[in-house]
Amino acid sequence: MASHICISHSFLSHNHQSFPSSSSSSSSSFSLHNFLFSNFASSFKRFTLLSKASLHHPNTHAPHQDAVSRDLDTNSSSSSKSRVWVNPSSSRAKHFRTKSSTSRHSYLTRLAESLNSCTPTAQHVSTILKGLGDNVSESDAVFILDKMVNSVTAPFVLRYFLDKIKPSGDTEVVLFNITLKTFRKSRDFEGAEKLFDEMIQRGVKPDNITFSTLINSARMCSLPNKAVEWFEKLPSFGCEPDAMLYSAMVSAYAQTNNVDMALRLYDRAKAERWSLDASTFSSLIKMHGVLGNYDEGLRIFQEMKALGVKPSVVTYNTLLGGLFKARRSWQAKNIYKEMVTDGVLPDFITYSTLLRIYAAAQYSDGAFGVYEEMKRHGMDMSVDLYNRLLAMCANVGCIEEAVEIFEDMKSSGTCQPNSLSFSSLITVYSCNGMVSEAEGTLNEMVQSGFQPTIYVLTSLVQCYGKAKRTDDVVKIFKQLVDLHIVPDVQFCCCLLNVMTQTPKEELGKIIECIEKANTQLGSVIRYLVEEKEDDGNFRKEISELLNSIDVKAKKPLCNCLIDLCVRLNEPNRARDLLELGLTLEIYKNLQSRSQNQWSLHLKKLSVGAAMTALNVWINDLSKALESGEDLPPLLGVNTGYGKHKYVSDKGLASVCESHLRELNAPFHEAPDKAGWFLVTKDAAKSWLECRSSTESIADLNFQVSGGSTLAVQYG
DNA sequence: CTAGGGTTAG
Repeated sequence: MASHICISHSFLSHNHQSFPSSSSSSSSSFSLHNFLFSNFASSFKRFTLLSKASLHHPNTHAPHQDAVSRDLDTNSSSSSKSRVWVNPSSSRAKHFRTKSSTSRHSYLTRLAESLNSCTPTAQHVSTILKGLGDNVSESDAVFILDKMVNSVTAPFVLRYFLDKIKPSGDTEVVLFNITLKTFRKSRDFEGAEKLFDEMIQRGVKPDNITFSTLINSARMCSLPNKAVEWFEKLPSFGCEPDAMLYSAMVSAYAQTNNVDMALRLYDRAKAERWSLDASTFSSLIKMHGVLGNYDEGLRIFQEMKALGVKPSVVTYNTLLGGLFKARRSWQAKNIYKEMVTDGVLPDFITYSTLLRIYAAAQYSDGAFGVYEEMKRHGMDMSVDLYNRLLAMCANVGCIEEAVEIFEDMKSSGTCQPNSLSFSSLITVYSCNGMVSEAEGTLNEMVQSGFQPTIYVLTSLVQCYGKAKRTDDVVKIFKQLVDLHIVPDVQFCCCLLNVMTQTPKEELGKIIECIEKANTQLGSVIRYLVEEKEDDGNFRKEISELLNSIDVKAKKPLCNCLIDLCVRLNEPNRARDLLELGLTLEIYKNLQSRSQNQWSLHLKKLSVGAAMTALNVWINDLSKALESGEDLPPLLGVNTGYGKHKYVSDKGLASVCESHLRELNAPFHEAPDKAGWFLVTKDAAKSWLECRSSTESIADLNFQVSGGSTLAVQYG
C-alpha cells in the first residue's frame, strides 16, 4: 500500500514557508488536504490581525485584504522545502488529520466572524470572501452561512455564494434555509419573511425545513400567531407537515393558548406515534398552567412519563411555575422530590420558583432551606428573591433570619437592598416593638438615598404604638403629612390598631390623626369612643365608608373596628359590625353545617372579630338546641395554624383556646388536624345546657387589653 | 463540529 499522508515540514516546524503545489501529485487525497490546511494554519495569526485592523480602518481595507488573499491563496504559494510521510493508519496521522480539519474550521469560522462584523454591503462581503478563491465549495458555503449571526449581512453572503457556486435547485434551498436561521438567531422575523419572498422570486421551492425554521423563528420572536399563519400556508407550497412541524405547532398553539388546536395536534402526534420531546410537553403543561388548569397540566405530565419521555428540568420548572400561579404550595415539595429522585438537576429557575412558592405560602423552613441550597450552589440571589424572603420574615415574625438575610444581601456584591428591603426589615422590627432597631434601619434607609414610604411609616406607627409611645405615633403622622403622602386605609387601620393598645386618656391624640387622615372614619370613631347612641347614622356612615374603599382594605378595616369595639367594651356593637360585614360579604362562610359536623371558620379574622364570631356561634348553637334541633356528632372551630405573628402575638389558635377555657367549653385541640378545636355532640350538649342556665356573657375585653396586637391585615 | 428544537419564573 503506497498510501501515505504527506505532511509539510513547514507545518511541523512552524516554518512559515509554504509547501509546493506540486504535492498534489501525491496519490493520496489526504496529502492535498493536509497541505491546504497547513497553509491556512500558518497564516491564521496574520489574517486575524489584519481583519481586525480593517474593522478599525475601513479605508485601508482593500490593501490589507489583498495581503490576506495572497496568503490564503493556496495555489500561488509554491516554494518547496521538505516533507514527511506518515502512515495514514498511525495515531500520528490521526493527530494531524484532526488538527488540520480543526484548522480549516477555524479559518472558515474566522471568515464568518469577519462577515458578522463587517459593513453589510455586497462589496465588503465579497472582499472578505475573495479569500476563498473562485471555486467555492458547497460545504464551505454551508459552513460559513451556518456560523453567521448577523442577519443584515447574511443575505449578501448568500447572494455571493449563489453567484459563485451556481448551485442546483437542491443546493439553493439548503443555502436559503441556513440563511433563514440567521434571522431566527437575531430575532428578526420580518427579515425572515423577506428572505422567504426572495426565495420564491428566485424560483426556489421551499421545503419543510424552510417552514420549520420560519415557524420556530416566529415562536422565538413571540409571534405565535405568525407561526400559525405560516403553518396554514404550508399546503399551498405543496408541503405536507411532518413530525417535527407538528411538534413545533403543538408548542405554537399552546403559546397562543389555543387549547383545542394544541390538543388536537397532540392527539394526532400520539395516534401517528410521532415522538414528541420534553419541550413540547412542557409547552402543553405551561398552556394549562397559564389558563389556571394545573391538574390538566399534571395529567399531561403523567401521560408524558407513560409515553416514556423523560421530563427535563424545564418540564419540572413549568410544573412548579403552575403551582406558584395556582397558589398550591403544598404540592411543590412532592414535585421537587420527584425531580430529584428522577435524577434531574435543579437549576436557578427551579430554586427561585420554589423559593417564591414557599415564601408566598409563608412556609419559612422551606424557603430558608431553598435559600441555603442556592447559596451552597453559588447561585446569585436577585433583589426580588431577597425581598420575598424578607417580606416573609416580616409576615411570619422571623427576626434573626431577617437580619441575617439583610446582611447577606448587603455583602452579596451582586445586589443591594432597595426601598422594599428596608421596608420589610423595618416591619420585622416594628411588629416586635423593637424601636431602636426600627429607627436605626430607617436611618440607614434614608442614608442609602431612599425616602420613607407609606409602608415604612405604617410600620413605625405600629412600632411606637406597641411601645406605647403615643407622641411618637403622632410624630410619624406629621412626617407623613410633611412628605405629602396621602394616608391610605391600611395606615388608618394601623392607627385604629394602636388605639386598642393606648390608654384611654391618650386616645384623643390618635383620634385627631384619624380625623385628619379620613374624615368619614373619624366620624365613625367618635360614635364608638363617645358611646353615642346609634340613631341609625352610625350604621349608615359605616356602610358608606366600607362601600367606598378598595375591596382589599374592607376586611382589615372591619377587623380593626370590631377590635376597637371589643376594646371599648361594646360587644353589641362588635356584633353589629360583624353582622354588617357578613351582609356586605366582607366576611364569608364563617359558619358551615354538614351532616357530620358543624363548623366555625375563624381564619383571617382579627382576634376581636374571631371572638365575636365565636360568641355568636355559641349563641346560635344554644338557639338551635332550644328550638329542638339535633346537633351533629361533631362540632369544630377552625382557627388555622398559621404562625402569623403579624396578626397576633399569640396566634389566633392560642387566643381561641384560652377563650374557650374561660368559657369552660369542652373543646379540645384536634391531635391530627392542626388549627382545629373539636367537641363531640354529647359534651357540647351538656355544656350548652348548663351554660344557658347561668346566662353568663363573657367579657371579651381581657383578650385585647393585655397589649397584644390585634389583626391588621395588609392586602 | 456541515440544512430543522427550544422550551421554564417575575
